Amino acid sequence: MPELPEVESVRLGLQEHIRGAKIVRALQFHPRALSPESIAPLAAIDDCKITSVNRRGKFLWFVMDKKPLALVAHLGMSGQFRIDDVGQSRHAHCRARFRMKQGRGEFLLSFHDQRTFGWLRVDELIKGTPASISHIALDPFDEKFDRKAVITKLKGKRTEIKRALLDQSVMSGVGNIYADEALWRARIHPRKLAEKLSEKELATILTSVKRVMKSALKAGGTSFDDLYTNVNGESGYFENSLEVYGREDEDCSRCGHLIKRIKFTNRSSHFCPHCQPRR
DNA sequence: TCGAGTGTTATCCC
DNA sequence: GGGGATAACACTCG
Repeated sequence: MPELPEVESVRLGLQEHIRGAKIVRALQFHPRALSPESIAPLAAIDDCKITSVNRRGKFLWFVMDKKPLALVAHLGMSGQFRIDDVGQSRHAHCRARFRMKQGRGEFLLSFHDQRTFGWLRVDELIKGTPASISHIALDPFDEKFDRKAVITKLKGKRTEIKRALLDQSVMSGVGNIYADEALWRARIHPRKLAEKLSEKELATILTSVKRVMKSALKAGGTSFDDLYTNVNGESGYFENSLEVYGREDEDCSRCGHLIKRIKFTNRSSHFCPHCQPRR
């Protein structure tokens, strides 16, 4: 479920709650919680202090004071972090847990994941980025994001624009929901070929991507609970502000025509056939 | 009982 | 070999 805005909400929550805290003890409860690419077991970060929580696209990483090590996290479709009191019983979906120390107090940082597509991994930091995510492109909120370069890259894609938007090596952070939302805003049919779009159209799409994710992020920031950071539908997505995703057969808010759902690339795409003509 | 729905990646194919 | 397409991964809900 989580796309960039949800992951950023989680990052902000984590940053607030755990920056400066020390990991007393890391425990793994589920075999899939640790990515096979991890260079060490979770216990390798025992006694490390978390100096910051960073993000690129949908990937999060905790920077440790013990130099080049980082704990990388991907929420997959159902991952979430929670802050619990010491002694709190373990939730059925808790896949890993960190006993944390902040000043004189202690608390638990739990990683929950119902569907276990999310993972944690200990990784090496190279120039500030975990080695294993070097293939992930910058996201539109990165200060080094190069709009022009991304437009050029999209222009060179011999595939449908929606596929290209989901390609995390072109630009990261966009998932199925916000791809549909951005294309609706830009009035572009999801199956149009990227290489056939004009630079202006591609620029409009990029602007729409950023705007739609920005407003989702803004909404996400307001529904935060003090004690935990939730990325589930109930607090992560703002269904009221979604214009096309999950709104098959409802009226397009712009023109009143019915929103259509089509399947390609093994998932659903939602669009307005009137506002977003195929040609 | 079974399909839908989420993101990433291994692996196939051209 | 590069890039695009597809299926697999696990689980819950309707």
